Formats: sequence, C-alpha cells, structure tokens
Amino acid sequence: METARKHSKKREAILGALCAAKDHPSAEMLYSRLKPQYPDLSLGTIYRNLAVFLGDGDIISVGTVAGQERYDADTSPHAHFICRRCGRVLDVELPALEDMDGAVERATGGRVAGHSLSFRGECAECLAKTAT
Amino acid sequence: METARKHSKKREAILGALCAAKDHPSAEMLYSRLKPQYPDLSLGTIYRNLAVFLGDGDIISVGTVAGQERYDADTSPHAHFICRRCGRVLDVELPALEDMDGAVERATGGRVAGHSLSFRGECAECLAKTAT
DNA sequence: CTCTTTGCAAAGAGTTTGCAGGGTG
DNA sequence: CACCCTGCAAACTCTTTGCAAAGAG
Repeated sequence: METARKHSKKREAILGALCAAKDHPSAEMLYSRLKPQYPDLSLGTIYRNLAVFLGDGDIISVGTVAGQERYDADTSPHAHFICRRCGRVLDVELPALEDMDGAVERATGGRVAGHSLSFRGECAECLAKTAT
Repeated sequence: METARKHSKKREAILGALCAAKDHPSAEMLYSRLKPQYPDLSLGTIYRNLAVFLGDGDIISVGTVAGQERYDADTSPHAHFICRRCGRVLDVELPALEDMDGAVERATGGRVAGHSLSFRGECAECLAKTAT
C-alpha cells in the first residue's frame, strides 16, 4: 500500500501554508515561512510531504522557476504567469482550457492527466519600475 | 556586451543536433548523442551553449522533466505532451494558442514574452504496454 | 594577435534518503 | 504498542564556474 497516512501537525501546517499562500511557494519558501512557528521543522520534511501531496493529487507543481520547483494547492485548471524578472508567479484566469485535455487525448491517443500552461514575461510591477 | 559570437564547430553541432532531434533532448542527451563524433566534447560546453541559445531566443526550454531540463529548437508556439511513464516529450498541434499571449497581457497588465503549454499523462505506447 | 570558446574538474544548489528517536491512533 | 513521521546530516544529481590552453577572425 501507499501511505496509510496518519495525522501530523507538521503535515497539516505545510498543506495549510500552501493553501493560504497565493504566491505558489517553493519548498524553501514554505520552510522559512513555517520555521518561526515550528522551530524544529526540517527541510526534508517539507520535501517529503510535498511528495506525498503530489502523489495524492492534493497539490500540483507549477514548474521550475529559477531552479526551484514551485507548488500550488489550487488543483483546478488555471494558467500561470511567471515574471522572469522578479520570479513572481501569478494566477491567470483563462477560459477554453477545459476541453483541451480531451482534444489532446484524441490527437495523441494517450491519456491526459492534466496540463500546465504558463506564460513568461515581465509582470506589471516590474514594467512600472522600468518605465521611463 | 553580450556575445560577439564567433563561429564554432561544437556550437554548430549542438544547435544542429537540437534542430535535428524531435525528442526535445536534455543537456545530457545531447552530450551522449554528440560524444561519439566529438570525443573531446564536454558537458560544460553543452550547458554554456544552451544558455547562449536561450538568451538569443534560438531555442526554448520545454521545462524540467524528471529533474532534467529539456530543450526545443522549434520556437514557434506549440504545445507538448509529456509522458510521465517513459519521459517522452511529444509535440502537440493546437490552434487557438496564437492570441493567448495578447489576452494575458491585457488581463495582467504585464508583458508576455512567450508561453509554455504542456500536458502530462501516459502516451499511447505506454498505454498499449499496460492494456490487458 | 586579440578575443571567444573549450576541457577539465571543482564548486554550487536543490532535492532525496537512511537512520534512530518521537508522535499518533 | 505498532507503525508512521520527523530531524539531522550525508549523499546525489543536475548545472554552473574558474582557469589555462586551443581556435577563430
């Protein structure tokens, strides 16, 4: 069997922090965010629990940004905007993403479990900083 | 200044191999593919040149698959299908991707340089292997 | 001849894993 | 009380970097 998951405060805290966060944090971001409240928290625990969540489909990976994997507790189909200047990851509402999985299944003959759509560029704030 | 690029056989070979490849290879895949023909080729050179190509927009990154970054010399907007079982990366033709960048720019107020759309799942071949 | 490119190997960064002890049901 | 979960630290993997030698224009 996989995981006969027991309850755990740390795990709860990690998932909670991920749900509360809107910035699609990385493992280390979660770590430094939880460390004050759980001084004996270990990075390994973060990684281990993230792997569990991923396996159970409770969270998704947004992809690797600047070498660090970023996670999202919102598993509904939605796109992301990744600012290549500040590394911020924003949610993007975009319709017409619903039927794509089915369309791709028909086109490839495979089975689609999900998709990830991300846009790269500079966010509004970073643009403002550069504007003349 | 950036790169006052000179000509280089190795570089030409790397880009050539990437253009010829249809499997969106990683740095190491390119390395083992070119090594026979260029016995004194070094992995560092692969990485260095990939970084140059990326910077110049000659290639794009498909994302990180199983811990390794994968590259594509086809910079036109198109989607990818990543098989989570065999790690294969396939091209997916999908219309209606053209105008998305503009739509996202209007929605976020940022500037979009490009996007990446990838589907995860099992490819047809892997499904066939499992089929009863 | 000058400046770019490369090989090699060491350094870095992020992530994973083993083990002994603590927590949960 | 049995099994899961955690801290700690070492191990791993992929990628980056420094330096001296080789290559291109």
